Amino acid sequence: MKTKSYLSGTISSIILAQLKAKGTMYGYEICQKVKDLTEQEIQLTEAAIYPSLHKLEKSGIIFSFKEKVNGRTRKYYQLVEGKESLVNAQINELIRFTEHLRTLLNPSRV
Amino acid sequence: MKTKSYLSGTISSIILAQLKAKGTMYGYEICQKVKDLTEQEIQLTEAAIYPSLHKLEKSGIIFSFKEKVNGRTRKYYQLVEGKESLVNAQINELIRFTEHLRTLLNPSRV
DNA sequence: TATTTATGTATAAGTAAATTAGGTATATTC
DNA sequence: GAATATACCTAATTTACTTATACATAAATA
Repeated sequence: MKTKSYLSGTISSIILAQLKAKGTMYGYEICQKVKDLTEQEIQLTEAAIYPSLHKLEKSGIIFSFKEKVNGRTRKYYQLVEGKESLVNAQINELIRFTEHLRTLLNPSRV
Repeated sequence: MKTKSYLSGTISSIILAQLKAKGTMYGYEICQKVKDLTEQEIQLTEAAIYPSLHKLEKSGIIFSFKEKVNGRTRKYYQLVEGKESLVNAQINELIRFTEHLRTLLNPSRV
């Protein structure tokens, strides 16, 4: 799952879903969470997630604040209030896509 | 589903799954089939599918032969015999990915 | 009869988005 | 003292999809 990339276009939705579930998270934490939830198979690299986080923040759907924890600075992210429907729309669109994909790949279909 | 592209990396697996299910198909037919199976929501454009078919053929996992039908030339594709396990592996890998994706997007998870 | 739509294959140029590769820095463990 | 884990970030490259275009025949419509 490392070599071949199906991730294209899905990263921002994955991030939004994590933030929606947990409330507040920082980049590194999201990477770890995704790895944990997928048995190490989906590895969101930092080079993939940070630009995506910055883009989402710039678009106004999430915001950030910094905090010092154990001598290291963390940058926490949260969904912007009032953007829930936008977030849900994006997540649902991807869920819908995966369902279509499942149909297309299912050998037992008509 | 037209504007945002989740398709990246999935096209070849979608093609292989169609060929596996039907046996013999031509490019245009695959595009139509995918459209039909997904309520017009996933539109494999021809500019996306032809290069992908050529690449699969070059890699030796499918082969083609031409036939004239109703005055027009069709180029049929078929899976190469003995490549079944390779085909299945590729399809299963994507199925596996969609399952991971479902987990990541599911708001009701732990 | 002329135009549009459907069928059918194909490529070039542009673009988006990830990957590869690199950089900085602190804390902890061996 | 070195390696690993934590934590952030970006530039350059590459991949591969999209947009746009081209060619060609058949059928439907105006």
